[in-house]
Amino acid sequence: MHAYRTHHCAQLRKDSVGQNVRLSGWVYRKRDFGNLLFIDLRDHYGISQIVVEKDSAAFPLAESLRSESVIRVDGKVNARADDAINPNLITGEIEVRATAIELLSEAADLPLPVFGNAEYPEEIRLRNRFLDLRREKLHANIVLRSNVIASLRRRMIDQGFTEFQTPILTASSPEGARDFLVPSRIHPGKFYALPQAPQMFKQLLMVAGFDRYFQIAPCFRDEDARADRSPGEFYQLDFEMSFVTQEDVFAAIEPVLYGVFEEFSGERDVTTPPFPRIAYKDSMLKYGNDKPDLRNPIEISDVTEIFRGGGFAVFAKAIEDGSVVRAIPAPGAGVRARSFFDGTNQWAKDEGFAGLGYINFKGGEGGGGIAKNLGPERVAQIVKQMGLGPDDGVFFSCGKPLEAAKLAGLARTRVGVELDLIEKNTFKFCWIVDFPMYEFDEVEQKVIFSHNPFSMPQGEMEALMTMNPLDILAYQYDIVCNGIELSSGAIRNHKPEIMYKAFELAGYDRSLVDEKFRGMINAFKFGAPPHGGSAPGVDRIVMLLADEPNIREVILFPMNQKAEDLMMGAPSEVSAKQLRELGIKFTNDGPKPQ
RNA sequence: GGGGUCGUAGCUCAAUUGGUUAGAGCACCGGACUGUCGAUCCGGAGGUUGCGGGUUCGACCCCCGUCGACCUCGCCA
Repeated sequence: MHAYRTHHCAQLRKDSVGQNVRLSGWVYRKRDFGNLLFIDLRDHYGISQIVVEKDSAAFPLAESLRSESVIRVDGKVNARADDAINPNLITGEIEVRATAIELLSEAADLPLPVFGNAEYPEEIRLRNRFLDLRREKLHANIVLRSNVIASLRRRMIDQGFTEFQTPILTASSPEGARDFLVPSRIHPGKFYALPQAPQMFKQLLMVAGFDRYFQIAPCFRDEDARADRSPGEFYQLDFEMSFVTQEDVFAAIEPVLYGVFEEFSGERDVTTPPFPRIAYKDSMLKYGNDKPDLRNPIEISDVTEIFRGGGFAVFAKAIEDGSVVRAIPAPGAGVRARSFFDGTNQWAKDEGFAGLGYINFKGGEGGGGIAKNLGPERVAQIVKQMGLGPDDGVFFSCGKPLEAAKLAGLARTRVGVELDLIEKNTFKFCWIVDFPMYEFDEVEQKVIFSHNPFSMPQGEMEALMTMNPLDILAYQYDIVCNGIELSSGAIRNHKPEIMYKAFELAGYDRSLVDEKFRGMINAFKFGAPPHGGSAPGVDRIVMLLADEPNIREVILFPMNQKAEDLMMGAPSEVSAKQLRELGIKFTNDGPKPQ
């Protein structure tokens, strides 16, 4: 007989009755009747019930067992009596009558119970992650993650992509997020950087003629955490393709994403390809951001012209100063109590905005200060333009275009949630396309890249030469699912001359581009194919599929919000010897080892 | 760095809003029990109410400071 097991804990069925078997696992739950006791024995695969009777040699040990100890059980498979069958257990028709039990590893008092699905403080969970990972939900999430990654890989390979590994120790990049730096021992004073993304490498792979590359790529960025953004590191399904247009990229990845979501979504619906394409400009107007949650049916309207020169002086005056008015419909909310509207206004103020005006319609009659001051004619125009019903409400966000859009977007989400309008059990995908190539930085008072400097501007060189930079669009796109940005991608700029010109418009001269992007720009001088790609975030895909609002629920060993690994004790101090080898010395101004 | 929420037993939460010995469930220890699957029943142990100061006859509760966790803004080409 095998040293530890003949079967795993989800394997035995009625047809095994009578067999002598050996199982190993953790004591999940024990029910002790004095002269008879039950143990739910758990392993990765499932649970089997062990019965130990008074006359069994294993009884004294079984009585003393504590939860989460690891044991090996020898016994005989028994059919359960009809009234003792547990339909919630795969193995519920049988049980194993123990003849011998060996304690393989004893568990101390648990800081965190494995049984049950109560919630526990993040800190305790992270400190005892190995216990937390035994728990049903987290264990299942991690298995889901593995299955999703396996499926992504299989689907990419089926689409003709080839997986390559790109370097982890690489060069710091001048733009983008903060780098994680690794000091060089051989070159004191110099540093490697961990890749924020394998961006340049994947483009070089295209130049090298590999045509279709992908990688489940670890990416490192030294930025602060959020619920959907773990600090430090994350994984992307990074891919790149040669000789493609934007539509070719969409056509290649849509079936992969659709396939994976369809495979793991259970009862939930998934947008069928082709996913809707929404221009950045339209998304900002209709949804108030560039990552719309299309489960929310509310669409924002621009009603600036209706308020221009109207009787509601606050807005009319703001419009003269360059503000716009965006209207957010609240279907059926007109008959709600005044507190609904005032509460929403207060919420907007708490968020740091000037406020959120409203009209509440009751039987077609508009109520509130704005309706009164604006007059029935203009109110009727709003109703007509927005197609409002007789008992709808409508909120108004007034401000400079970006500010107004932002508040309108937040209000759209809030109203959608408050009125319970968000469609459930569905994954709604869309592409956001036609991002602007540049934007104006109010603080620095200069033109900057709004997204990715390596994107090809629409209209290429001619656009760069002739257009106002702020009007130039890029072949730059995001894929969004349920309001979560899964990835951004682009058709890349593969022509050195256009690259120099694009950087010039953002204030970088030729020598700086040569210096910072030497590897890539040099390669483009020796025959580069037109190419493009994207990089959907793996962690976020799993979050969506696992229906988890927090990214730590789908990561094996996540760090806390302060970027610490409480279990391993990272980051940690290093020895004086290590520092000496690296030529690193702390000064009084800098951080000191404590 | 700013804002918000929170911090009471190993864990999840109470404590009639400033009142006398800070309670309950889970976990732990002991006892009873032969069909449970959140077993049940009886008993026990377990607390500097995050920490420091203040107000008060009296503070888990109010005030000030501080530490920590999470959420969020900044940041994330």
